[in-house]
Order: sequence, then C-alpha cells, then structure tokens
Amino acid sequence: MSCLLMSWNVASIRARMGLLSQVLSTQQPDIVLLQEVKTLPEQFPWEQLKDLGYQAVLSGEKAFNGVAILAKEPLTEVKTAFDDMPQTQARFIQARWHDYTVVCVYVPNGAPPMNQPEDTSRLAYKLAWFDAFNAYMKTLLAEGRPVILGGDFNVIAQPTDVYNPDVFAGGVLMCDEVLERFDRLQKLPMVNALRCFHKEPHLYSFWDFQGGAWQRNNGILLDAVFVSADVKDRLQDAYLQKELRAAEKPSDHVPLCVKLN
DNA sequence: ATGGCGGTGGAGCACCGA
Repeated sequence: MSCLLMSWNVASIRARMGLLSQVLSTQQPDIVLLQEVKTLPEQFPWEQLKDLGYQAVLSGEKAFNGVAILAKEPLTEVKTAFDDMPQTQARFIQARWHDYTVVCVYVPNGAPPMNQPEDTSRLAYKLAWFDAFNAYMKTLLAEGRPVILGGDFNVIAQPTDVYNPDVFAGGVLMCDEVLERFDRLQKLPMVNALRCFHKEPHLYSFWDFQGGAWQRNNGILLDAVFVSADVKDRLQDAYLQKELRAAEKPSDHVPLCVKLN
C-alpha cells in the first residue's frame, strides 16, 4: 500500500482555497504540509477542509507566515515550537502521523526591508532560527523513529537550483552563512527525497509573481522533503508539479510530492 | 530583484515575499 505526501507553499490558504480544493480532490494526497498559510485559526478554512476529507493542525499568525498539516488519518502529538526556537513567528509544526514524526517548516527568508537594504536583522533571525532548528532536528533524529521533514527552506542549495546564480550570489538565499546551515541540516541522517529520483539540474519549485518569471522560466528550487535514513527504502517516487504554476490563481510555489510505501 | 505581482490589513497605501 502506497501513500502520497505533498509539501506546498500556498502563499495564503484563503486565496488558494479554490486551487487547493481542486488539488486535494483530484490527487487525494494522504498528508499535506502547507507553508505561508497567512492566517489565524479563526479565519482558517477548517470546515471546507473537513468536507474534503481532511483534518488539519495549524500554527498560524495574522497576515504572515503560518504552517499547517492536513491529513485524512489522525494527526496527534502536535508541537508548534521546539526548544530554543525564536518564538515570534509561526514557522514550525510537527505531528505524529501513523508511525512517522512529520515536521513542516517555513524557514525565514532573511531579506532586508526594501527601504532599508543595509538592515541585516532579518538575516540574523534566519541564521539564529536555522541554528536552533538544526539542533532540534539532530535530537529528534537521534530518537530513532521514522521522520519526514518538508517545507520551504529559503535556500538555493547549489548554483544549478536557480536560473541565474549571479543574480542571487551573496544574497540571503545563497550566502555562505545560510549555505553552511543548510549543509549541516543535509548532513544529518536524512535523504533528500526529490534528489533520490531526480539528479538533473534546473528543477524549480518557485517562480516569482513579478517580472514574467514564469514565462521566462526564471525559477528557483526552494522547497524540499527529507526522510530519515530508515524511511529511504520506502520511497517510491518524488516530483514537482510544475504544471500548477500555470493554473488559474496560482501560488508562486508548486507542490513537491513524495510517494511512500 | 523590483515600478512592473499578489497577498494582507483595513479602508490609503504600507509592508511582505524572494
């Protein structure tokens, strides 16, 4: 028996409810990791999701960030923070699903405000968040239970993960401090599900809304799903749903899907 | 790589994303 996992930065769940409903009803994923839901619980579409056959757990805030996990089967042991996590922003949620510990993250972007390009406080927050998260994942993996980690990592891991690395060189997605933290995460006993099936360059999960990025294929790979080493043998497939970037009212990210047995 | 997009909040236009 196989199951389908999906990780998707929806850029507002309320704005994306039309497309999300369509995706859920046609693909029937068993578990969905959502990022940037951008809402408090009182405006979260609990009922609509229930009608589609999904229960949900949410770490939400007003207007920004926010992560959720949807599943057909029970989600238990929910956590919305980890030790030493900077507390101010909703970027982490974890739940038990069957025998898996499922972790969904929206890593800070770290870009300065447009009118204050010298301001490095957001980058500092990203680095601190990443350090605390890496420490948490190390402890979690040491417990030895099967783990699935998915989300938007806001990292360009290698130059071939972007249409033109020169544009982003030294920036908050690619600077040495960020790459170093992502490397530390990747060195934990986990595998990158997409890369088990697709080693080719220029696979993208994000195309900016601006500047005709989609039409020019100016994309970036920002999203990933990792599974702990003991889950590797259960991987059947992993792929990006590029076609959904051309949908009506798309997100700027597309779903990353992983099939497990 | 930002004027240019799309979203949120709160009722104009500032702020955020990457």
